[in-house]
Amino acid sequence: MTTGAPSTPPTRVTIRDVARAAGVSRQTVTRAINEMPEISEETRARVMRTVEELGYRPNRFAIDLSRQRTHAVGLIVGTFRNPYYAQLADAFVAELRSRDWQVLVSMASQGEADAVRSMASQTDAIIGYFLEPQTNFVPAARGVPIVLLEDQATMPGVHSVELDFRTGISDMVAALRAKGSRRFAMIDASSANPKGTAPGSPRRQFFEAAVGEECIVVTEPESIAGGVDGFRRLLDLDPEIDTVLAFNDLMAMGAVQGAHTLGVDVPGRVRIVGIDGISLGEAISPTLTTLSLETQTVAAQAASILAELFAGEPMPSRSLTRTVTPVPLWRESA
Amino acid sequence: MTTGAPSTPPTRVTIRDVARAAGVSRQTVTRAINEMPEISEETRARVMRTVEELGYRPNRFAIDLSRQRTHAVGLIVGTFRNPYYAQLADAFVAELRSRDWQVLVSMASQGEADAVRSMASQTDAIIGYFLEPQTNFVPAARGVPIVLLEDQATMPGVHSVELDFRTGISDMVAALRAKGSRRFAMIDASSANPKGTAPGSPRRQFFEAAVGEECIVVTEPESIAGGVDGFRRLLDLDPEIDTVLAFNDLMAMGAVQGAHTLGVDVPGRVRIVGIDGISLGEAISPTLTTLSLETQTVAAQAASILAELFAGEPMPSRSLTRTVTPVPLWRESA
DNA sequence: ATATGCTCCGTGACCGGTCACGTAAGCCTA
DNA sequence: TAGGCTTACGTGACCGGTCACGGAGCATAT
Repeated sequence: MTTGAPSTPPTRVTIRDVARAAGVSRQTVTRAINEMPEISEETRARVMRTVEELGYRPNRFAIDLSRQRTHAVGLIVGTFRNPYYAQLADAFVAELRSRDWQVLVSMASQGEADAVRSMASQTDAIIGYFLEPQTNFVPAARGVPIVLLEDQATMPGVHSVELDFRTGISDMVAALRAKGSRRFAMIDASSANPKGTAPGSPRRQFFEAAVGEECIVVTEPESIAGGVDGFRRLLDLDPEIDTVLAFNDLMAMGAVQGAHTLGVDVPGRVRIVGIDGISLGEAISPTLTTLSLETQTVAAQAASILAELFAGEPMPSRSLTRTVTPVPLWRESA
Repeated sequence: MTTGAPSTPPTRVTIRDVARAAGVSRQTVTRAINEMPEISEETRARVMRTVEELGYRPNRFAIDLSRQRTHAVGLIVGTFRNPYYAQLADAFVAELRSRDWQVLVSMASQGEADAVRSMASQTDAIIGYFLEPQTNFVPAARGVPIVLLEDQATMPGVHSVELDFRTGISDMVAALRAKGSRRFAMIDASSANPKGTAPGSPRRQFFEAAVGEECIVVTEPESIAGGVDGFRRLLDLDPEIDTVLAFNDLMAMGAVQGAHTLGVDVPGRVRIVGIDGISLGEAISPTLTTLSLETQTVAAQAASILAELFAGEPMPSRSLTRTVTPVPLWRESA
């Protein structure tokens, strides 16, 4: 005998069980639970008591199936090991939860198209920070709207919250100039531009445009170690540099550490600036000056796009766009 | 007229549409899609082609509803702003996604019971790191199993992945002694023990037990600033201390920063050790020595509990427990 | 007395899949 | 050529909710 005696089948408590126990119909139970009208207070109380006694809890799948709505959005980022993404996720969860949406998270480690595909089958929308070209992963969504972070939407059904790096970086550079910066340099991220052979990341391009003159740039892996190495290389290439912008805070923190081990004073001898605005930037000495990407605002804007998307019945065919301008966050390193 | 002309209703492509278009029955479509037997290769190909043409994608909710299983677990943490939680989430998403489970995340900012309640209605299980006493939030789960992180399960239906701080901390202290540490001190977290008036966090208790003799402890808020202040206070209280353990890496990084601004050499004059093992510990100078909480292992163990929970039909009534032993991660600060 | 209105509650169909069956066609054997 | 077996496919019920109805019961108006 392979299977033992029929042990208690773990049958779920359904709305019918509650209805039977309370001596009412299913619909009445629904009315009680969902606080709908057309039910007497007395009956509602009795039903709710039964619900409590039986430990009934509604099945989300049945609800979504019959209501034809999911109220879940998927968030896809590269990794939470970069605190910026984590902070972004934090802001999203807070923002969306306050609007009574659920957030499913996934990481694109095994390919962005895969992540999108698996999200698309269970969410109403996908928010994400992607590296691959849009044509790679957008079709995988099969019609589920996508909100791109920090990138520009170029396909139908794709929306975006863009970052105005042009303004942000140029403001930052101007302020640095006012503080005395003359020779600028940058540590760019090699992973930031897998899309083609363009001259570096957009951040780099806007930086070069803002600086106006020649400025040296090195490219390193997007990590703390990359920042350490990048700073060293930069100083080798030109010992006269007095200001270094890093692709992100992680790399900037590496740069600060590199400066420390080289005995280079920050910000006395060299100013170091990051991009992101992670709170961890306060954990180092000197604390990190950075171009804050305003995760709260980005999250709120993305949420407002979602709200607009699902408000009108006829799904807007036009791409919805919001723009957030990064703001310098002055701490000690610059 | 309030509603305009009936625009194209966004009707979803269902399995019936595919069946009709391919000239077969629903069941045959199912067979084709799910790679079931009892279907000819020819028919399967034709159906799949139709699926492609119509852009059909199966509805996860209908599937889960009829198959009677969910595939979703909820993860609840305090905030992703603490990189440790973010790293934990990262490990979980990776681990659970590889097992084809979906991860819903939520934060307990608006009360742990609330977070649990909203999770419970849509997941098969809840994994979380909680601060309140279990009696506060466990009932809100309404029978959905909970896996506690770092805490001991004391209620039925609650399971746990515990951390053997006794061993981990005592190993760490022993190793520090071998390196010459004599006067130990600790910066505890005030938020870590809201449950009662016990003498500090478990980490502190095991630390005091391991040190064996009197050692001074200050309590600070769980933040970078708390670490800075804590270090300062500690040095005020006893200038002779040579080793400081912080409640977590965030506070330890603050302590390192505090030492830096006070001109105290780390680790030459004072060794500083954190608890968590976040990768950001590498971003500071000196890099942070810490007791690693092994997020990967914790995630894997929690997943194995879930697997066990849902493998056997009769849900085990006993609490399932795994234990992970933290391991010292030697970097530069100690 | 019937008509009208309101409150409260129940019934059947449906959401989009899956499962347990049933059945027709083709092949082989006796 | 009847019987049995296999293969390929279709049908009705069901998962657990929701929605659009319909109807009973009672009070008030006519």
